[in-house]
Amino acid sequence: MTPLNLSGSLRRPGSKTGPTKRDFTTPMSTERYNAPEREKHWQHAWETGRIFEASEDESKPKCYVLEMFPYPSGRIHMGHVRNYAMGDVFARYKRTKGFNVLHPMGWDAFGMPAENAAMERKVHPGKWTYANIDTMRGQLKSMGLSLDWSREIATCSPDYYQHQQKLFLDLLNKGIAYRKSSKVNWDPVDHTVLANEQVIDGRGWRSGALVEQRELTQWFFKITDYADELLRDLDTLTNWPEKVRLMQANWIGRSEGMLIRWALDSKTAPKNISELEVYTTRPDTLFGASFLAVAADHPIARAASENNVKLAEFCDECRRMGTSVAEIEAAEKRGFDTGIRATHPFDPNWQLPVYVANFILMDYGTGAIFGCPSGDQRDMDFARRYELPVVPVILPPGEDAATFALKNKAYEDDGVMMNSRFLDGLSTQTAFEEAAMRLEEQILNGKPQGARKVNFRLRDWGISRQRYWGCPIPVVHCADCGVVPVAETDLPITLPEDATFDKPGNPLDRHPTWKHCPCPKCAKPAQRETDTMDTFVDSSWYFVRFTAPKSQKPVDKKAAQYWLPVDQYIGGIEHAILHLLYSRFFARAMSDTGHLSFATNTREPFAALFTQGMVTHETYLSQDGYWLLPTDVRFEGDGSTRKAVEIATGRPAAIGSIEKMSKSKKNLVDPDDIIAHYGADCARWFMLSDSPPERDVIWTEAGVAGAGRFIQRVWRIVDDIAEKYPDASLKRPAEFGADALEVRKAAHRALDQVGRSIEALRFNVAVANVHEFANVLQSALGKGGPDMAYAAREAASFLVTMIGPMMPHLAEECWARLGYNRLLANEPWPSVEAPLLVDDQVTIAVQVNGKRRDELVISRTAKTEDVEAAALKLEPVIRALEGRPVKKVIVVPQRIVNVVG
RNA sequence: GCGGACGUGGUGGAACGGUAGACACACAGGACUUAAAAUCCUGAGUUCGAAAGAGCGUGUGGGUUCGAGUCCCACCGUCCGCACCA
Repeated sequence: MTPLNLSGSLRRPGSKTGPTKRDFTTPMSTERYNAPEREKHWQHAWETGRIFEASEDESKPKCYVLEMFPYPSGRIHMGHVRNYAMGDVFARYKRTKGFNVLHPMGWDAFGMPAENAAMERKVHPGKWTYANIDTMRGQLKSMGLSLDWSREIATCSPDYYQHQQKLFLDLLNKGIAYRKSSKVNWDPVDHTVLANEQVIDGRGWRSGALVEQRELTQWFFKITDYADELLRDLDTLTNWPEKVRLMQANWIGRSEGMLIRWALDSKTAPKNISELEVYTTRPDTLFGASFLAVAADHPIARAASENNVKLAEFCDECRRMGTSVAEIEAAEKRGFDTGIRATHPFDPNWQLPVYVANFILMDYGTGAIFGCPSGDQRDMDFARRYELPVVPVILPPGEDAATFALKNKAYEDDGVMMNSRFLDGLSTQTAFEEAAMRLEEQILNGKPQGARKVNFRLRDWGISRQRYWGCPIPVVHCADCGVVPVAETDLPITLPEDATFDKPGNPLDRHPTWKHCPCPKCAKPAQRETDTMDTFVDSSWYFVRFTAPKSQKPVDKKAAQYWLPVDQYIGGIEHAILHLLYSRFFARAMSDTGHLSFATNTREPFAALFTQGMVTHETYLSQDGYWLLPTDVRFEGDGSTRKAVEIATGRPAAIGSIEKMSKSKKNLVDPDDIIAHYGADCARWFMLSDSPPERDVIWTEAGVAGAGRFIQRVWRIVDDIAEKYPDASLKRPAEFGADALEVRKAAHRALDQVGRSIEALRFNVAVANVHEFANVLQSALGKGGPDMAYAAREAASFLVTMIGPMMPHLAEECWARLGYNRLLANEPWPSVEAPLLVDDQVTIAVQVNGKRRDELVISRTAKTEDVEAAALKLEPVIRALEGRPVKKVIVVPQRIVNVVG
């Protein structure tokens, strides 16, 4: 191992720079801690020591800590700083607790921005991406993260995506990847298809363009085959935020219902169509049915349109209806009577009209419903508009059947069945079962008329993208053989270097030679698939690849079994559905194709998830209406008189709302500037302070400056102690005086609290614990006798240990200053002496009728009667009782006394 | 519309049902300094009071409890997710 240069501390015992006589009660001039300079030193020491490189060490418990890897957009931003600071605190802390920690980093390196850059600046997407990676790697290194850089991966490298192509071939072979023609979301700006998850409010998640519907043949992953498992296993993710689990559950959208086939009256039905299948979750309300409705694209609608011009027009109108929220909300519930009549399943003499309705979705259920106006608001609105019957079938609890009536508000909850013949008097649930049972037994056209069916809202994941900068889909289209997978020996299918980006459309498709190849099966001329994979595929298994990033196979199963699942995953809430659902699916699909098996009884990739809040900042608007960078303004006054002035013009600028840092609002702070000025530790410390990690944090200059002051303060405290008590190998005295004991108690208590806080990812509380301890330690300095030497050095080393995960450079510097010629990064978290955590004397509050009147200092082990007696003697208690007799005294040992009188 | 989260000083926020406001930022006063910065000390929820002390205080209104920021119900407000899902 390379010898470490640990002698770089600012000061050493015997250094000439400080005064020889120290008085700890008065301030003294101390050399300031030069963060930017010392941080480089320690980063170098860690790197040459290769101490963050992980290997499968069976002698220790493993801990896989992962933060969502960044897209190499060019520069890191404050959101990255916060995310990676949090992950690093946890990773470093776990190291001190004896875990074998894997903490890797890589690049989500495929994607549109690189292609946009190619179009705008005529740089190849690969060149642009790798240049960005180099810049950002340097920035991340300057943060002093405990990352294993030997495992770095970039998804745009064939070293990575060739394995993804192998995974694809196996998914294809297993039927999990398949091709179908369907309506897809088309992003007219990015010229590509989007998955449902990637359409937000009717717009593309990246481009913001209004998404159009197009009919295209595309590649899909059969995530719906896993819908049930993905939903069910959410319950096992007890260390995930409740919110994320709920969002995924809603997105998967499981509903239990029935498929019911309705016989169509042959006199009215289109040729060769004798029945209509609907999906319903409420077979119990069948007697409240007053119409059936189908989507405009439903085969019955199409058939009926053939000789009905008006109906055809109506269907066209429905198809043209926009997909944006505004349009959907504005659209009224409208329908068109096809003239077709259907027979009620429980009454051959009851016929219902079949409408085409604009609110029925072809791709949910069967694209057809029966409408029960009394039990569904949407059906109610429709019925009122077309004057269809409204028959109440559910009597709400507490209502009288004789008087119960519905106006224009449907009753959608449970109750007791009414107007429902054989179902009358049953509960909603029993009626469901009864109706379902009868429909299952009833035969229509040789088959049971009803079948129970679980339905999901989740759709299959469309992964085809008509773009260049993505993982090529390894198949060939042959005129004779159809879709033929590329032979594994021919992988990787790499992207051509000489693509052009001067016009919109798919550069792979228009490349003169790339797509031409012989058919792998028959060797005749054929064409490669020119679509590439959605970049979310890349990020769906990168955490697996990190466990053996240089493996010749996609996954080294032994390494994956050792490391997976990820013990703590940290990232943004914005991936609650997309990335986190896809990754959960992929873990299962990879295990079903034999690539992955977990050591424990789970198929979940991320055992614990934490979603951190965003970084926000004030916004500044110039008089001319353009946004200003924080560095473009200076401030005058404070509090309510605080005003911003545009530096360049000297004119006042408006201080706007606090918002997420964004390029468009220019409320940005560059991490490089902060690190160069205050140091990485300062940026990290501030990011961890004050705001709970799951909430947004407001970046303020004052806050950073405060963090910077605290760094100097820690340095001074440690420096003072090292100066006064330079002996690093002191023996523990047998006895401690009161002052030393107090310091020791504070130190052990703080160590305990900080450890617990970090363990629970409550970094703001950990920071407060450290502050509190620093206050105690500082005010205790200078007191005490010879026993203080040990206590103070112990306290100082505890202080250094507990800031270690959060401000690792400062901690190393302090550690060296204390004279330990070792890297703190390799030191264990000290063990707490439990007896020091409990006090002999406790202060307990004394209440009278629940109101605090005084407090009592009493032995921790005092008997209840003694506590009660002492409390009743207190003068404020007697006064508060105002002579009333004491009815009862509640004593909670070591906590509180409540006198009831 | 449906689902969910959250409402605590000037600010960010602490608080196993048990002394609300820890800790920090900002502020004010003082010490040091020729001065500033830095540092150190002190103060501070609010009302009344010179003080001791007392009243009121965790969005609003109820409830459970010896005791509620915390649990339950209703309402108001803010934010987030989904959105014709049958």
